[in-house]
Amino acid sequence: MRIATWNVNSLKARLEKLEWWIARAEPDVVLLQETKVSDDNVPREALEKLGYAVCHHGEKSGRNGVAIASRVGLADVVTNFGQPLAVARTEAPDDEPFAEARMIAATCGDVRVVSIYAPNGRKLGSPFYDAKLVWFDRLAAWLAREHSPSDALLIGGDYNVAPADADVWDPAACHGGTHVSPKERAAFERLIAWGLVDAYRLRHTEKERYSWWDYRAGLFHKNYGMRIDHLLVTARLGERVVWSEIDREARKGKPVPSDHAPVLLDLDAPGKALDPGWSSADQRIGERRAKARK
DNA sequence: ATGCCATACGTTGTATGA
Repeated sequence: MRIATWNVNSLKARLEKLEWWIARAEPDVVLLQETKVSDDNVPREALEKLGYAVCHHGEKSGRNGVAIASRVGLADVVTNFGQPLAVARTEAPDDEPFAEARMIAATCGDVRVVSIYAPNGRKLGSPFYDAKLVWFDRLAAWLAREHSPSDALLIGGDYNVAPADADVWDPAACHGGTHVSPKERAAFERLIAWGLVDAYRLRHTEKERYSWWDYRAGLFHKNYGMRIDHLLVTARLGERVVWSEIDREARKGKPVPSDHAPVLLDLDAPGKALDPGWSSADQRIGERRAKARK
């Protein structure tokens, strides 16, 4: 079974690219983030036509939004940690600072999957940064309450955290910012300590393998990015992971790509062969930069 | 070479992203 996660940066704007990518990668389950549509405006028919059932958790505002598309079953959907989404910030409980659609879970085949979109944090010490940490607290509490490390559980999505210095293009430049701060990394490590493992790192040890690159300043072409999209799995699933990749090809070309690339894994047996585009040319970019630093 | 910011909302700009 192939499971993928992709922050598509608008499901509407990315629909054609998503259809192309589904044909390319043939995933059984796709976790989506930043759909930026309300529940009423999800392009369900297009995905159903490809054989996928869809569940979605969005906002009327057209911000955030998470979804799961599956061609191996879709059952027992839970949104927003099992609580109703507060309709306005003023109505949000203390543990839900901004009432945003950032979590949806479902059972697909024999795996419980969770699609998450962690808050950005904006700036260290800002209310948005504090809210990001509170959101990770909620995730950890929900996990402890509803699940056991012995479950066949996968939590995938845009964590907005680069777990290690090897996951950012320049640690010196990145330190002092969000995504790499000790508190954010501790929030990520807390999930690991509970009983999850980074599926990409089960199969890859390379540095400079990113899942997000800013649209601006040609940063993608210089491979200045961060690895912030992750598939975390329990040990029970980890031992079934036979392949994992970040599909850098999906960040290229026309129509306009998302600023994130999909992250994939195969359970039990390899899926469709896929060259993820970490070409020798990209290797040379890394080597040139390493030289320039010396 | 893969190519130099994009999305929604709404109106000719503003908020947001990471």
